Amino acid sequence: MRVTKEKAAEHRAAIVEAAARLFRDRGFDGVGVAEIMQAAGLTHGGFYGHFASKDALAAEACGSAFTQGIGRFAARAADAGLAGYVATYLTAEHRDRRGGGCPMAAFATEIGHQDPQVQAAFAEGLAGFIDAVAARLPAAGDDATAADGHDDETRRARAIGLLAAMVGGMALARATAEASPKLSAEILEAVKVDLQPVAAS
Amino acid sequence: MRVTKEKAAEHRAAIVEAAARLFRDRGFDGVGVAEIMQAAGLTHGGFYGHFASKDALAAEACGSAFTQGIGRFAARAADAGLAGYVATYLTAEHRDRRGGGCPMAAFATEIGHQDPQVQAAFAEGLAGFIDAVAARLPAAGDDATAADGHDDETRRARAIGLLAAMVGGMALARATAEASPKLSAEILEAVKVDLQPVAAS
DNA sequence: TGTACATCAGTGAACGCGCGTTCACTGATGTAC
DNA sequence: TGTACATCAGTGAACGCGCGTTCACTGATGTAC
Repeated sequence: MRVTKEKAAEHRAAIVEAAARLFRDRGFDGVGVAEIMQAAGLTHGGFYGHFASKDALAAEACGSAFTQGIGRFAARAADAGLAGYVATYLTAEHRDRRGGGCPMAAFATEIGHQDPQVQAAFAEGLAGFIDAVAARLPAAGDDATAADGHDDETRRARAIGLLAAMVGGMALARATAEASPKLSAEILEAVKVDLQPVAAS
Repeated sequence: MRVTKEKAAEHRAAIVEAAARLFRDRGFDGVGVAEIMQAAGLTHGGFYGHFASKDALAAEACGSAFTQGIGRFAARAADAGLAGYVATYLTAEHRDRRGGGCPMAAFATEIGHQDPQVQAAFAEGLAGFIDAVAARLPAAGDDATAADGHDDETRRARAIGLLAAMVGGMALARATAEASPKLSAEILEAVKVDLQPVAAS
């Protein structure tokens, strides 16, 4: 049952989208090719017409999740500032919607076990995220915030420190969500409070 | 070939130790029962005489890794203070010795995919780690540091914030270690610098 | 424009492998007398 | 203490299942004339 080239491209995009969601939700090893294809409305046999391997899809899905995440960051930060983004990030809603959330908090500790092409996609995505956050921090030349401004190097370092705390906080909140909801909520709140001065600077 | 009760207990301990190392190194799903048993110097058939399931071992191995991690923290912090511990934590050596390192940075994002008993072991271990770190932060009544002292609630929150940043930083450094060693080193350094004032307070 | 045919996206069965788990068996341990 | 026997820790083959991947086939698409 051959389909239109246009339809085939839509199918491919649907596979990547389903994979980006399912992989974030349950991990790369927790979701099979057949389930992804089913979520995309297809059968598993056609998978290898679109991708060379599950790893190749994983790499693309990882990149797609980062593109989505960075886009959301830019939108939210433009709207509510860095502090607003941080406050939105460290919520129970984000914690409980893993499949649609931050790829760093979803993948961080398992990337090291994945294929090199997945690791490369993650590193590239992370580099882009750091750039986006650093660009939001006050620069040395900014008039309004000159006292708190930083040179580019310092901005990068502060962006990395901020992201690390957010990712670590979300990962730990998720890790404890089922066994100890109280601790999970405490983690979200503590990290949020801890980061408020940094995000507002 | 029955063995002494004492030998059997040693075997059990060896299995847990091997599992704690291998699971941290390659993830719960990345290591099989047979490989763990081989690492412990046994064959896989005897596994179920010691544990009800791979999940039961995973829970115990997770707990064991936390006990080891908290012990190391206490020793290092007593020796070099909180700042010394943080500086030791955020190193390339720790990053590259994943199997012997921090269970939080090894497991954080995959705990949510594991059996409830593994999640419970992780939550308990994390709670213990938070307590240990909080106890190292200056208290409100401390003479020498009265100006920086905190009540118990604030100390807990600061301990959580500190741990989240360390864990996130290590997880991201590991995730990028192979694809982008430069970025990985930058992350370690940035988070270390970022946390110095907190750890020294 | 219409028609015949080659192309190829998608289907579903099948393959091969690894892994968690089970089981019959072995032989040294530990115990009852 | 010595002996006979029951126990049981460990062995290695086997089972069953799921998963990544392959493949022969289908039938609609797209193209050559």
